[in-house]
Amino acid sequence: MQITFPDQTKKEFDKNTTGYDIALSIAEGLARNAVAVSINGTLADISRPVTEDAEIRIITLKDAEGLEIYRHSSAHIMALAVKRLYPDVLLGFGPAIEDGFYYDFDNVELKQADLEKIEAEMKKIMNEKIVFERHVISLKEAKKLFKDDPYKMQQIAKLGESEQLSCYKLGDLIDLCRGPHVPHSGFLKAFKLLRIAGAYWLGDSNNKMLSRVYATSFPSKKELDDYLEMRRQAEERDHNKVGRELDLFMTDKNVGQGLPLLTPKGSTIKIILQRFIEDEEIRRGYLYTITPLLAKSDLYKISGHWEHYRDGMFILEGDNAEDLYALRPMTCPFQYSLYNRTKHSYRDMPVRYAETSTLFRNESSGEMHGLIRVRQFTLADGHIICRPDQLEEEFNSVLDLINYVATTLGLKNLTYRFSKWDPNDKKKYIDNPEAWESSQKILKAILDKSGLEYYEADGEAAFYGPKLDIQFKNVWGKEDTIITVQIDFASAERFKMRYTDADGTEKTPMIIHRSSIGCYERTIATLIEQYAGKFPFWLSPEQIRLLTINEELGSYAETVALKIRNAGLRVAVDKRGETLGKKVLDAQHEYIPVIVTIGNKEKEEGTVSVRTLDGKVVQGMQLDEFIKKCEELNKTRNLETVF
RNA sequence: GCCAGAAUAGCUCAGGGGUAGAGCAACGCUCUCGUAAAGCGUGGGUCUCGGGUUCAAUUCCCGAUUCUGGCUCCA
Repeated sequence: MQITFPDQTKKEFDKNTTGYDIALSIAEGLARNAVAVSINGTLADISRPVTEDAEIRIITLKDAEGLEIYRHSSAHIMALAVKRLYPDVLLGFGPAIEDGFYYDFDNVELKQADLEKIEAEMKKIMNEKIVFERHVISLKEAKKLFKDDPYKMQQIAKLGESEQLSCYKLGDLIDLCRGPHVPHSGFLKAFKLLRIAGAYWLGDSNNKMLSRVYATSFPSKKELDDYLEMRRQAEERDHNKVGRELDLFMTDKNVGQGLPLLTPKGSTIKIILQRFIEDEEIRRGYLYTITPLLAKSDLYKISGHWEHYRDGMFILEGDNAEDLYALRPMTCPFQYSLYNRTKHSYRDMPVRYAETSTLFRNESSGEMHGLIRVRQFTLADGHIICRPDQLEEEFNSVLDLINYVATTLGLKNLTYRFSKWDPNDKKKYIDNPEAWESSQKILKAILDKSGLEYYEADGEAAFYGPKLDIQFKNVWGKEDTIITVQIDFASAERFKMRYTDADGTEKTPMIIHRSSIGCYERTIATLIEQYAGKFPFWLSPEQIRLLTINEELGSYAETVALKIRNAGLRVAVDKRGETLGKKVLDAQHEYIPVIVTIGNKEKEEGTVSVRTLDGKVVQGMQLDEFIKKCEELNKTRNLETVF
């Protein structure tokens, strides 16, 4: 038979030569490092005989697929270790994931302390060099083999149509698995079990919760150590740690879960961001509103929140038990009510409402996370009510605003998600399949035309329409939505919103729900991680710190500070009787972007000595010139502080 | 809500059945200093809260609360 290699060279082999022997014919080292073989684009074990002419690629750990196979095999090795230690264990799924792998176990109670035991057993298994044996079995045989395993039986039932199944035997562990796998357990070189978490079977909260062990493995100890060090450094940027250390926010158990308090410093950042957005939106034709933070249930019944979002709302009793109110989880129905206060001409469309809107959502107790998932937050919210023919242009104008905001903030690594509905989830979504299909088609067309790179996700839409979500990955590798733009096909009709068209008839407008900077809490969390706590000059709560050389210069420093403060800059004076080095150290630890030193020389000359966070010092700068430069940094919102 | 961890001084953490300790911070005194930590001293704790076991609990057990990672949900 003829084998074609990736470089298009061809070579003759006997029929049924294994991938391993083909690799061996190229180089001994290649055969030794081969974890699998790609036969006409399909991955198979390296020991698999090749039966006919084929294009062959030998997969090693240097290939992305190779690493994935390696980690999947690592998961099996972990499962074998667990099986040896806990013979009654039942196995769920055990896939390779982005940075490692996991396995879901049932019928066993795993604690953090058990991970060490499992790791030790895995090391034993590594040394035993147990071969991964692949067996192809019929559906009937599979049902017999796994009759005592409810999870495997469910999988088998799902795979029902395919006549042949493969399973892998690793020592005493037989697992239903498509493979491929590395040849034997001795291939595993470096691994670490990371943590235990609960995970619902098939991701459904109605199902039983299994014990999931997260772990990772690498081809070498060095790569594993590098990865763990990289994780450690990423976690050093954790907004929840840095934000508290820098005194930007705190929580208090008497206030409650998911209710962070912004300190004066954190509040300053929020206020600066808010001014930036409000000014920018007003410039772009938004009309600002201020609407109530709570309303009668009547309003939410019209909007659909009562039906689709009630679990997420804080509900309050009014004058009597039947008279229910709710804190608002969204701003939309309030702005729709405002829209309806007058008649609207087609000439006056679109109407763009914006509001700095405090919202309340009754998240489940386990969901809260620093400033990222909270029960009360402030959204830079807005609704564009427009004619259908204006939808695309308005959507694009929102994208332009978001892009401007992201660029100004220096937000990197954003991804775009086109979030669609799940037609099978009748409870979560407004039941109007045609409207869903058509609005999703419209949104997709807009996105395609805009040239934005996006991916699609089912079941992520809002209850009233599809959306574009702008996603950010936090230091834990978890994605969160920071900004969202949504098309709403339902609300205008529900609220009987109208405009008078050119022909005198009453038409129903389209609505775009949008944010510009997202909600302040989450965005600040994102920024803390993006900047690793080092906020740019224009956003820093304390922009300038004046340090005095000795205590006698205190009152002069105060007059300098006053002059700087009068220019609209945020400044503090460190008059402590500490050494200059100590004061510099403290200011650097607090990430104050500009440190100004004042000594007798500066006092006589009317100058300042300016130090930036990078350690650079500019001496003898005239005070007026310094203030001018700072004002410039504020105005341009420069991400770099250079003098 | 569920699974796994954690909670000791303002902060970071040590300790351990016989009512607590360090460093930093705070405060006081000395020093008056030129760009990443001057010296000495002082005060500061219901060991998260509520039960239980015990002669004795901060320590062991149970429950609650909050914080952390994950699942489900979500901006």
